[in-house]
Amino acid sequence: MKEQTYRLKNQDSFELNHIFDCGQCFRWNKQPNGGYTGVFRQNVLNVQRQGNEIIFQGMVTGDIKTVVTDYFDLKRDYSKIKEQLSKIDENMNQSVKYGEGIRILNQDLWETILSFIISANNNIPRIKGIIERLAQKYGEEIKWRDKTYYTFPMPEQLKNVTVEDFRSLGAGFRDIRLYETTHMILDKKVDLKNLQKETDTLKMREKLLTLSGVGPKVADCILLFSSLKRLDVFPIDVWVRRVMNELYIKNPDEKKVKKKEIEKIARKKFGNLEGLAQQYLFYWKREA
DNA sequence: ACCCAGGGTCGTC
DNA sequence: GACGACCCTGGG
Repeated sequence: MKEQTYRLKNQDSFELNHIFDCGQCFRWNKQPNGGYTGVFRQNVLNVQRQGNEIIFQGMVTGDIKTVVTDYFDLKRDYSKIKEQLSKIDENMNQSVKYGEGIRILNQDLWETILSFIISANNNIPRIKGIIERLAQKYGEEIKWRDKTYYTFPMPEQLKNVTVEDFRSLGAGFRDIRLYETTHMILDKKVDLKNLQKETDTLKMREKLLTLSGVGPKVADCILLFSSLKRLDVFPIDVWVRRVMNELYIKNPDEKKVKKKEIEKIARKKFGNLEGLAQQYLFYWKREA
């Protein structure tokens, strides 16, 4: 691990606010100069824009260009995806325009699983706090520019953490779920390496659903936001339910809208790009 | 002071 | 399948 810099010129579909505030990640924090600093895997990275250049700088393990290309999903052609989505209808056209710089990060599978278990019936500031305290207590230190950062702890590092320990981080009733899932993964009841090799989205999903604290919504978030990277899932939370009802269903009692109905419409309208569609709609609705 | 909601899941009926 | 409970924090 050493300090490295990487400059990326004229990259399309890349807006810091869109990427880091669209709800997919919890460890990136905005800096006074408009850039963001975050920890992922064994890296601390700062990202900022200068004109038509994106500058990545930080303590990085391995070659920074390779790391950035993978994490920021730079090989995917988002222009093409946006073009396809825009053609679907005027709603999509607008939401894609609004979040034109969104990219779906390739986040560590294990970290994504735990983070989204924590996210259940929770709000973003609190989720971020719990994850930060977890990292501080059980992760590894990385020092950079007079500050200390902490990596997200690996399963082995949580081996001896008790339910009470999770509770004392402020995790609330999710404590037992974090504990159980950690041990299911340590005991290879769910083997993350095998899961990563699986090609069938539904099989992956079924496996994830066996984990404690992982229901349909959390499973879909893991599939979409982790290195599993399935774009053909549609996580339905309160915001997506709201926007889908407003745009396509128009039921006066939003809570009465069936999940199945939303799923059906999403699949029909957005096809195998429904995950991306969800993300543009989510960002659009939450910010606007 | 009190109520409500927040990227839901789980057990119970 | 529907319903309530669940920890905790911030905002009205």
